[in-house]
Amino acid sequence: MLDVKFVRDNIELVRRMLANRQSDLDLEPLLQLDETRRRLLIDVEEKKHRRNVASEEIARLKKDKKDGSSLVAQMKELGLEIKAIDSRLGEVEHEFMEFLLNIPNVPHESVPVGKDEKDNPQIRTWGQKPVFDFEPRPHWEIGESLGILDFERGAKIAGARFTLYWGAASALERALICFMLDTHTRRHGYTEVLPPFIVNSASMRGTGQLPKFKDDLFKLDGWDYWLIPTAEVPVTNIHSAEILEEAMLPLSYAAYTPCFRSEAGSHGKDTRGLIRQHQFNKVELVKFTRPEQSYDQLELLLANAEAILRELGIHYRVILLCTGDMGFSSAKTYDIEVWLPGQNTYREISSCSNFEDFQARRANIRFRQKGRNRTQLVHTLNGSGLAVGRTLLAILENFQREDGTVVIPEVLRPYMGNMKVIQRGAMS
RNA sequence: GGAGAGAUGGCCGAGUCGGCUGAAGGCGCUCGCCUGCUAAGCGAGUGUAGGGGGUAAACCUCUACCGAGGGUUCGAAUCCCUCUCUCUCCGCCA
Repeated sequence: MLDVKFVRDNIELVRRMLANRQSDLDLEPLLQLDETRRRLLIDVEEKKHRRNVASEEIARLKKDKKDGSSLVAQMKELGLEIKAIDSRLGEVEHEFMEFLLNIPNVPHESVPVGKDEKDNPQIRTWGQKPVFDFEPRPHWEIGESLGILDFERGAKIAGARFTLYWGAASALERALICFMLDTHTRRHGYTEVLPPFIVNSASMRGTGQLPKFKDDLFKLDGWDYWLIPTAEVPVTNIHSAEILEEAMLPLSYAAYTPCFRSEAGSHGKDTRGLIRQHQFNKVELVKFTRPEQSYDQLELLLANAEAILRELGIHYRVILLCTGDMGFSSAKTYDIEVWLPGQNTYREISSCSNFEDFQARRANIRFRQKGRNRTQLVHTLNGSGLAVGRTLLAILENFQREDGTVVIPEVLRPYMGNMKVIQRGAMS
C-alpha cells in the first residue's frame, strides 16, 4: 500500500508508474475520496470536540446541583449529527482503503521500464549448460521411468497438477529441504521458523495477496482461512502490528513450507511434469530491514539463494524484472532461472524482491529509531531459497545419464544415506 | 464439545456508585546531575494513529484508541450484546 500523502504529493509520478506497469488504473476517484474523507473528518472532529467540552460542563453543573437539561438536549441532537457523519465517513474510508489497497507498488529507480518478460535484462549467469552425448529427456520421463514420480496416481488421488512422489524422489525432496535450511541457517545466518500453513484474511492483506489476487488462492470453505501460496505470507506477518527495536534489524528468517496455488488463469500451461503444481514445497527467505539498507540486503538475499544452485552445481541465470513484468507488491525483483536441458529452456526457480515499505504499511510493521520520536516503517524483502520441486526436477534433468539413472549432487548425499545415483527401484 | 476465569501503555499492575484517567503505582528505557570505576542515588522525560495549523523540522492544537465490533448515555476502560484470543478443569484426540 502506498502512503496517501505520497500519492497526493507525487500524483504525476504515480500515474507514470502505473503506465510503466501496464496498468490503466485511474487515480482521480482516490483523490476525490481522500478529499471527502478529510472534509468529513474536520467536520466530525470539531463536533466531537464541542461535545467533549459540553460533557465536562454538564458534569460540573450536576456537581453544583444546577440544571443542565437544555445542554443535554443540545448534545443529544449533536450526538445524532455525529453519528450520521461518522457512518458516512466509515463508508468513504472503506472505499478509500479498498482503492489504495489495489494500487501496486512504485518500482525502484533502478528497475528498467519495459512491457513484458522480453524486456527483462539478464544480470549474470553462473556455470554452463551441461553437454550430453545423448538426447536429454524432460524430468517427467526420467521420473516415470525410474518409478519415482507418479503423475497418474497424483491425479487420481487429488486431480490435475498433483503428483505422488515415491522412494528416491521423496527422499531427494526431503534432502533438498534440509540442505537448503541448513545452508541458510548455518552459513547465511538466517533464523529457521516453521509457520502455520493456513492464514487468515488479515495476513493475506498484509503481504498483498488480498484483495486483488483472491482467485489465485485456495480458501477453506466456511472459515476465514486460506492455504498459503508462499511462506512469505505467514513469515512476513510474524511481526505485523509490532514495533521492532532498531538494534534487532535486519531480521532474517528462513522457512520451509508447502505452497498452495489455484493457478487460475494458467489452464493448459505447463501441464506436464512438476513445473506448475497446486501444491509444492519451498524454502523461503524473509528479511525485515531499515529502509536505507534494504537494497544491500536484497543483493545479499539474492546471493544466498544463488548459493544453493552453486552448491548443487547447476547452471542458472539471474534476470531483473522490468516494470511491466513485476509483481504487484514489489519495488524491485530479481528472478533466478535454472537451466533445464530436458526442455531446452530456463525456468524461474527463485524470485527475490524488495517490497520497501509497501507490505510494512499494510501489515503495520514499524521500528523505533534512536533520536527520532516517530516510528518508521521497516522494509520487507523475500525470496525463494529455493522452490524445492523445481530444484528436484532441475537435478533430474541436469544430472541424468544415458541409462536413465540420475547422479545425486555431492552436497545432498549425506542427507540421503550416501546414495550416489538414483536407479530404478532405488529406495522404492 | 461442556464448565469457568481473563484480555489495560515496552513489561508488571491499579482503576471505587459511568464524569478533567491517555490512564495511579512499579519496572524498564532516554537525557541530565552526582560519584576513582561499577553499583546505588537525585532530577526530568518516556504510547500509537489520524486531522488541522506552522517553512517539509521543531512545535502548537484537535480527534480516536484500555482484545475487536456494535449498543445504552450529554458522557463508557468502567454498564449491555456479539465475536476473537488466552488460561484452568472435564471430555475427545495426532
